[in-house]
Amino acid sequence: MNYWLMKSEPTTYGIDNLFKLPSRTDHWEGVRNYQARNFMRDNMKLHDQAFFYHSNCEIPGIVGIMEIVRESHPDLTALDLNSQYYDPKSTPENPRWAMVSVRFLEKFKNTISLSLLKTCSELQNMTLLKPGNRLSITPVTEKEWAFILSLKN
DNA sequence: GCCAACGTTGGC
DNA sequence: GCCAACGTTGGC
Repeated sequence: MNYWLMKSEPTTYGIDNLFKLPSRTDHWEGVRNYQARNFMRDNMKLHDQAFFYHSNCEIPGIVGIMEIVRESHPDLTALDLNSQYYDPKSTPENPRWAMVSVRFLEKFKNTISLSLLKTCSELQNMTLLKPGNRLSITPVTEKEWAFILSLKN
């Protein structure tokens, strides 16, 4: 099983949006970065788990856990003229953008903040913390995953 | 709101 | 294929 970290801006789509759905399941739509797409398309497998990360907000950090419940399939918002994620270069024959489906597993009582993560020597090689990293989807090692879970309270 | 870092676009 | 211009991300 692989582990991941997936960013979203809570003003656009936060963990509560996912939690409130009856199925607690949704598509991770709108990724428009090739490296992030490739992680979803090529490496994310059924039952992988992912941290839900809130970015560009008051306390950036990890707020909970999701499970991958459907592997890569075309992101049709790229074909939707009315979508903010519309991409004229995507076509039904060649959809270009992909997404996975995720299911809510857990919301942490407290956000595990980016500023806390940065202080942990155990995480000094974590992709999220690499200088200049802006990728919205990054891999998490099993050790990093377990360590971060130990920070929960 | 600022701005550094990075990605993408498109002329040449 | 180079690279300048531009757009986006996201912490602060």
